[in-house]
Amino acid sequence: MSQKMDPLALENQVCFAMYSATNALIRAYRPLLDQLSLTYPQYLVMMVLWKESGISVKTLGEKLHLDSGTLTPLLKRLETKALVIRDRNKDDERVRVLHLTEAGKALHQQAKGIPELMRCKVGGDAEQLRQLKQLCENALMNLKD
Amino acid sequence: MSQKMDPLALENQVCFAMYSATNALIRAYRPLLDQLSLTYPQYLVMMVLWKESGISVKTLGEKLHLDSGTLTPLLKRLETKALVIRDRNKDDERVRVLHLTEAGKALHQQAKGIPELMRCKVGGDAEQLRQLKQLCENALMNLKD
DNA sequence: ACATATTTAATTGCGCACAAGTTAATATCC
DNA sequence: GGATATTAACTTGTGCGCAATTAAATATGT
Repeated sequence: MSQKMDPLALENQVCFAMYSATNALIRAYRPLLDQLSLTYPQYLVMMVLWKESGISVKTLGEKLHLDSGTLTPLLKRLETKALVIRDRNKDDERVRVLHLTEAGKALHQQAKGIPELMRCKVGGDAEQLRQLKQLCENALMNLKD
Repeated sequence: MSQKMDPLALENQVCFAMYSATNALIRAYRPLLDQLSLTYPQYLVMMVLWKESGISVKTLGEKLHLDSGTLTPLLKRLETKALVIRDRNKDDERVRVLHLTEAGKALHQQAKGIPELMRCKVGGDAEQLRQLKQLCENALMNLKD
């Protein structure tokens, strides 16, 4: 049977292509994020909080598609770096309310240049990037069903 | 400034879309791969070895874009499961030569149904999947440059 | 009101990814 | 041949992802 038709060949795996490209992308972010002392998942958390401070771990997890098993230790590390405060909701002691410190807010300025630098590294025109993003979002939606 | 134009908004991140979709995909593989007692990266290694046994860790790493820091412990786990033999090249004692056991080869049959089952979960027509794969491969190539 | 169920986060344990450094074998240069 | 450089794999340490479990606070039903 030819390679072209074998569903179990590496060349025919959509997921492997996405997996490899995502790993490479996160690797490419590293030298930029190192300057902010952030990992890529930490950068995602900061992006959410720059837009909307005071949300819960649950809300953050829904936005990022991550659970508390991932987020709790990550948020503790951001707290250790004095970027985030892990407060508690006074009306419901179960929920953590996440706030940025002044240092956390200030980091937004330093991050401003990152998207443009990354666009250069990934290459492709705006239309291709829009398509890639859309196809990934469709796949995610189908998998969440 | 509107969300649409803010490069630091989550909705405008190609990488986040890829990252979330890849995580979801690997999560969707899990119930299928559990039946073979494989993780997704282990499944990738097995796919390579089903095609071409007797390769080195270095060659395997080039195909999967992974280094020995990832592969060495993973291969040891596959050896513990008696799916892989970690031999040595007689002419160059530095290189590990990877072989499948009979059980490792036999697993190929059990894996045959997985690609079709996954295609259903991801959804999208053949053309969209081809495009998604191609766009990821382009991005990976640019990032490797 | 009290028992039961649900919800939110935290915890535990495992397996990646990967940077950085180590070890051992082979290749290269003089 | 012997010193030096290179190569292949291994090791160590950190930070995810995530399944599964636990703990504590709140909600619900009667």
